[in-house]
Amino acid sequence: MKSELRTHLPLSGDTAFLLARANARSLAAAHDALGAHGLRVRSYSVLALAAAEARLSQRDIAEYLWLDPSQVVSLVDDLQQRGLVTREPDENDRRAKVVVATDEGRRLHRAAARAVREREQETLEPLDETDRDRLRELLMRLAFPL
Amino acid sequence: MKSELRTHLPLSGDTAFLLARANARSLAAAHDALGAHGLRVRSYSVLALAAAEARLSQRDIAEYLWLDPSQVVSLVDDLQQRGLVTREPDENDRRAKVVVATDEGRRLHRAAARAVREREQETLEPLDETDRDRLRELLMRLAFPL
DNA sequence: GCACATCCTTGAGGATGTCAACGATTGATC
DNA sequence: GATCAATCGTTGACATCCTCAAGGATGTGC
Repeated sequence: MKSELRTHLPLSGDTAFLLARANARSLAAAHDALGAHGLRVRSYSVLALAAAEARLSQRDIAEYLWLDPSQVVSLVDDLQQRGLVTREPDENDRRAKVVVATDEGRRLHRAAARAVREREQETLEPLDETDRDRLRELLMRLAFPL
Repeated sequence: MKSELRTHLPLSGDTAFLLARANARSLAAAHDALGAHGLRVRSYSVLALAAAEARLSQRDIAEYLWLDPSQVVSLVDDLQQRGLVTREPDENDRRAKVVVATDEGRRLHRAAARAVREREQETLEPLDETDRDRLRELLMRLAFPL
């Protein structure tokens, strides 16, 4: 990068811009780590939610991952065809379908999560442990306000 | 959001996920604020860099915004057709083209930047001024490591 | 001069985002 | 308990965006 840029970074006052750029770096690292496991960031995220305890519906997943419900359909379609998740009927609402990871899905998720976390260390390398905790806490309040 | 989710958020240990979700909220707000000015987040970012002092080439812009150079081509094409930026030859490198905002481009940028910042306040509402500074500082180190 | 890298550009193909509809089901209101 | 609006999953259409590979023009190292 040009040296005069280093001393006077345009847009660096915009939290939105810094967020976007930090996210881009993080995304690239995750994408890289997931390739070997046959997952993309999106499908990994859905798989992770399916492997969670919460028994989320597709609608829940869409809201949680900030996606359109129709995108979740094709993501779950793909994971289901690969035997990684199943659609189970919601006992309380027969319109909804709960997405649950299969045993194989859980295994893949564990392996992929390990790879993502290892790679994440590189992205977070500029921050020490205290700063990382602080960042997580601040981002949590932004990501889940109220 | 389901109450049991609030108490045990999946993926909330992943800084990458929190970053992505916070960024999604921020992007949505910016997109919303920019619509009235006929800009998208991407074109606004390019315009902002063109309005900066640094006289960046398209390659610089691509790197700075984490975009493929070919995306910058069409973004600049669009802004140029609308009379907001011009492509000037780089005196030191005749391959490169410096993207510079026109007077009209600068005016639009100022108005759009104001709208973005106002809207950003809503996104940042969960954080007080000290936290915002702290967040910006942490993100800066992630976004521009070294 | 020659080989190789870099910058902009074009184009193609796939992924993603957005939106409007639809059947099935639910919840609220009368 | 009948009706009407809202919600959930799904499909399809369309625009945007990402990624990659090529090519002409220019720069850099030898």
